[in-house]
Amino acid sequence: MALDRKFFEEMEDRIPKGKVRTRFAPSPTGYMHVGNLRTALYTWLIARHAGGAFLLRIEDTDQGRLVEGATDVIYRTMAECGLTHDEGPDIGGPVGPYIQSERRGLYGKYAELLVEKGAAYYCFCEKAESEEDSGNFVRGDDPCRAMSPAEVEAQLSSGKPYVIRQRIPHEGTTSFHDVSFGDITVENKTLDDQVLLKRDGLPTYNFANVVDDHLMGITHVVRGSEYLSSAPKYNLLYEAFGWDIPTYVHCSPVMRDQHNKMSKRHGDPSYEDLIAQGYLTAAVLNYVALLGWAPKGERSEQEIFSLAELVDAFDIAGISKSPAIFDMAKLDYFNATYLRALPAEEFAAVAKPYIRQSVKNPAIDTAAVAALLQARCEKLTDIPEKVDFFDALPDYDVEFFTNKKSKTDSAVSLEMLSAALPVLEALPTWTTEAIHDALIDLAVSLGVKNATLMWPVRIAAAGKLVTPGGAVELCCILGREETLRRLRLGMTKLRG
RNA sequence: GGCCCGUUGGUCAAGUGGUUAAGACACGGCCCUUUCACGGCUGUAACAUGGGUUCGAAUCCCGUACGGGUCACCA
Repeated sequence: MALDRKFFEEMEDRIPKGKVRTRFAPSPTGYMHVGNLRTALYTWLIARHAGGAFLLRIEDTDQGRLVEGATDVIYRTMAECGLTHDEGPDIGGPVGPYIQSERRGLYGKYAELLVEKGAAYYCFCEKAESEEDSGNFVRGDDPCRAMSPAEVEAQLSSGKPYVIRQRIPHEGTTSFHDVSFGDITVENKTLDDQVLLKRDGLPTYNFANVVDDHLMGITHVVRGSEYLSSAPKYNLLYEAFGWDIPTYVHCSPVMRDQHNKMSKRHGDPSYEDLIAQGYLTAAVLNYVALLGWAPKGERSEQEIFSLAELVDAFDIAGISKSPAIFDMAKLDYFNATYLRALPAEEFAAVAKPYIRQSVKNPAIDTAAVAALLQARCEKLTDIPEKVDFFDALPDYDVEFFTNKKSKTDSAVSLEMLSAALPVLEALPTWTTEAIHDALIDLAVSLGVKNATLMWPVRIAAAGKLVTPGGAVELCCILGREETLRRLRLGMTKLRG
């Protein structure tokens, strides 16, 4: 089993050097959950901040867990979020292929190289012998570990199925450094001879990662903190190969509560779910960025960041070690802030479909409605319920006309409506200014406070206690005819 | 259970031996006001715990508690 030196040399020659290179390496097993998105974001930010390259790699070595369409979700999400990649399955690059199943031929060669170096060995043991007593299985007892080369050769040529395991030293300790967790040292005897190459010839995640990260020239390995405990094994692998060890950046999980990570099982929203719930991509990204990372120095009080600002401000040192709980209420705040910051026309454009969900009347100006809504909704899905009265006046309670602060009751309201009706009927133009001035003037001449007049008008116009906008705005949008009709209806109701 | 990691208000968090322990969300109050919001002002609220080290500890060390991760031919 002579190894092809030239092959390894050529692979080395392909590796780009001298630039920061990071990768997002999801396995296509489902949807993009929030923790994934955050990891992708941080990974992308590290590359962009350093002017380096960001690549996408699909880790599909577990043939049994692949989910149809999962890669599409990944591409779509990355694109929507603006997390552009420089190399990847769809656009190629110098160190492809970028899908692990298409690299399957590689891993066996590298596993054999490791065997040759003495850092790995063939194991012919039956599968799953120790699932129940895995805790009792004493590492190092694996009989194959000490098998003679001749015996290995014999087994191999007899066609016996095998895996290749990493040979971990029994003695000593292994240390590694993580950017946020610092130096961590473990005793080698606590590490197990993990499988590198599976029976089906495909690599395990742990092995494929090391090989691919090296061959793709990855300088910063960003991943979840669940991989922290396997990091020593990675280092042993890198050392056995004689490869440079990348900078590790382990990120703590995004939690749904004190005890559980965000998960589909618990009904926690994925990125796509959040968008469907009326959240803006920019708001989600901004919020997620701050879950587990905070800017340093003068910027430590800034919370609103565009993607470009994040690129500028992002610093690995600001990544937190402890898990963060995802707080919907705060996401709402970010979303509301982003909605309000949108130019009016843009808000009107994104709000229109939501307004039209409950307002079918074509005479209603959605842009005008949107203008009222912009400061009054936290997410777009709040909209339909807020504006339903434009289409159909609700069958409201006459008690709505009574409001202490506005000094109104049924009698006062009837009086106000009676006074307002002819004024509005006679208005030469139907604009907010005209309606506003006329009603204010009327209040003055009646000797009542503005609210005493406005309250009944608004209630009669909308039939709701809480409305987006005041009497003037609502009347204007409703139009003269509809307004007058509703005011008369209110008066009828008040007369009992 | 072994090993590893973590712990600042309800939540996100700043803070790297000397601070009145920031800021944001949420919550309460006040102002603004044509309802509700927006906006402005303001209030309640925190260094898990016990020992050290030190003139001095949220910051350093040790223990304890609690929480998380890992111990797959899954990633």
